[in-house]
Amino acid sequence: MTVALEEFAEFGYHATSVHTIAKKADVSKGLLYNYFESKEDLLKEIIFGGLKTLSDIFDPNKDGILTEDEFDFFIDKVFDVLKENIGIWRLYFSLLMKSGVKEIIKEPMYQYMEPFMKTLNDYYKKQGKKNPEIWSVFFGSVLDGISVNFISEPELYPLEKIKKLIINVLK
Amino acid sequence: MTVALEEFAEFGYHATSVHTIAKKADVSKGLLYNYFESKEDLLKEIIFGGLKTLSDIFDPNKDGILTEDEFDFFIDKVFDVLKENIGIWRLYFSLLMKSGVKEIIKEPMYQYMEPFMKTLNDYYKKQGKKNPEIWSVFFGSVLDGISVNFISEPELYPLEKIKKLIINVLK
Amino acid sequence: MTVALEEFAEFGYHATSVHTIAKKADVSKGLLYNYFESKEDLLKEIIFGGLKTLSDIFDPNKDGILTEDEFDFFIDKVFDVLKENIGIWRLYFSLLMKSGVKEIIKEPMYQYMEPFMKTLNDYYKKQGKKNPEIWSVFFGSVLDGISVNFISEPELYPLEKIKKLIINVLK
Amino acid sequence: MTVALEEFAEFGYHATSVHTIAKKADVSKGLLYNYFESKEDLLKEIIFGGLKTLSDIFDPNKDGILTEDEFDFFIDKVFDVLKENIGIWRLYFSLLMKSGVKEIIKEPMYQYMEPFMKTLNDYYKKQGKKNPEIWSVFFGSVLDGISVNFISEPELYPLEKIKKLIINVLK
DNA sequence: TATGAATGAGTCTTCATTCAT
DNA sequence: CATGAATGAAGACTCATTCAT
Repeated sequence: MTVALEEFAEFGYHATSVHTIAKKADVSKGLLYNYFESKEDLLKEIIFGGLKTLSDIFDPNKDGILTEDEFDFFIDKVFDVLKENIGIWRLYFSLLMKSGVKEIIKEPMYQYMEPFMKTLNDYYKKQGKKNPEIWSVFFGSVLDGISVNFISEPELYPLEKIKKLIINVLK
Repeated sequence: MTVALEEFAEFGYHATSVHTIAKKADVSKGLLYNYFESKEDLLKEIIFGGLKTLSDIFDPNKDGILTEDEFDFFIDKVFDVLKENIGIWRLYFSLLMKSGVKEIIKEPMYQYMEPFMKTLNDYYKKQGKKNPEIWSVFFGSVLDGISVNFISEPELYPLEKIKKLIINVLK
Repeated sequence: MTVALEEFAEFGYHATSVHTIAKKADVSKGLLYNYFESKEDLLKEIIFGGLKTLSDIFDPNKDGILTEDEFDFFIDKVFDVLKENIGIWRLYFSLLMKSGVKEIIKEPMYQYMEPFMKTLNDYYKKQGKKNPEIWSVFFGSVLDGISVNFISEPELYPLEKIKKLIINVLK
Repeated sequence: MTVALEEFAEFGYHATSVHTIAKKADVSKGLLYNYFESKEDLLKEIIFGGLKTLSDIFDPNKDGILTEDEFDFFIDKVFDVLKENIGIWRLYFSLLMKSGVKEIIKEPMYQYMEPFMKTLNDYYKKQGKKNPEIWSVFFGSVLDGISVNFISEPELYPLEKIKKLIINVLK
């Protein structure tokens, strides 16, 4: 799965052959098919597995309340997670556009994001914003945008300074 | 090329066959290969053609100066361009992650974006921001994020309200 | 299709590979798939094509009436058809038992056999048999039995003498 | 072997996988290969075992003489055996056409059939037929034909009425 | 006696590309 | 300028068979 993740993220789902994965993983194709029903199944397992890992790492405060102090910490945490799981995020974003695969991902992604968005909604409401939902959507889009750009070139992107800007502007 | 763009954007480069493109374009495969050296060549032509088209449509004020009044108009324009060329943008974003294609796109993409970024840089400098470049980068990321989300589900995304928020927050 | 028929008849549908067929037919696998959607489609085309050929050759008297004189001629004709199309009959009988393929064959086979059985029914009724349908079924079974045996070893089976016996016993 | 027989008879030799057989027999593939050298060996064991079983059940009167009274009983017995061992017969008939397997089956099949055919030969000689061997062959073919049809659709075939017809016509 | 993880050759099928016409 | 028949390499997947335990 690690190998497959790398290859999928690097070359895309279709451009990666099962043969390649098996070879790089030093495993026979047959064995691969003992554990995964199909190439698509392998993809699903990676995505769901990744999502699981992320949600384990990134379980929001059980209280579902976000204070201003936590907001800063939150921003930090989000991008730490991003940095540590750059492969899976690259895969995720590369799949996001493709119809067919998109459908597989979207639903669990939403489920994973939901508590986070709810917390955010409450936060912006508490901050006295008129349209907290729009602020949440905006916040999500901003995170996506930064992620896409950061993922594209992790070493060039001025992540730390951008973090400060986010806190400045979106808190 | 139009047909190919649609198919590539919808199903991805690999999942789209030359056969399909030729058929939908009501053209023989042979003829297609008279005009394009390969499937990859066709992709490149689309990308560069698309970039050309976009830069024709979306040429920023030649004076390179952005006033506060123009900022609003600017936001509108950006997303109008996005809406009108959703196919090309979807293609771009879907290719953005793939190594190999990424390299092809990135450079002209930057070139195309450059005057726009410069204008923005000047704008934020004029606004008295300490780190105008970071603001520009941030602005770019925000635009990317919104684009990715909007493109994914154009009819669900609250684009108009988000526009207002941008103007509110990033002007 | 001729090659495929031979191979299918000789080794069976599953034991024959598309590769083999293409090679023996001196044709690329790709071309084969230009004309037939799948291996199964190829099988169907052969069967239906064979059935068509047979029903062209063996169209019963349009009047649908069988006289005693015609009966003799009929027996001759039936086995002539069998001899001339031994390949397809061998294929047919080899497929008859397999569930899955059986279903594909059975219906068109019945359709093809129907006018023949009807004529036979009328014949036995005219001959004063109490259960003409049973006689027809019996006749059909006898023909199948002889066919199976004859097909198995065409050069050993005493077809001519058996013919006389049939006329003797079943007229 | 019972499971394998069922599967082979239902889906054919090639379409049945060792995996399926092992699973349905609630046995590991490894153990299966402790008892049978190969899938083909398993097939052979079934065939020979089946032949043995049949010849045990269906041993003709040791005296080798068939009276007219016994003929009726004989017909009954033949089809009883068929009914009770429908799986094996289906397998036999499905293999009968395949070269390679055919050769394996034919010889023991003949051996098994021989005393029966001899008895029949004597019977027809006693009945004053000019060509008793042809009558025997014919009888064999008729039995094959009825078997093939009956096996194909046991519940639809009018076996009892056909039996009476046989006795009527072939005694 | 029993398991099932592991293998890899082989299966059907697709598809970018060529080329005679 | 245009066709589409033809190719063959490559792809996903299956399955009989082996072997360490």
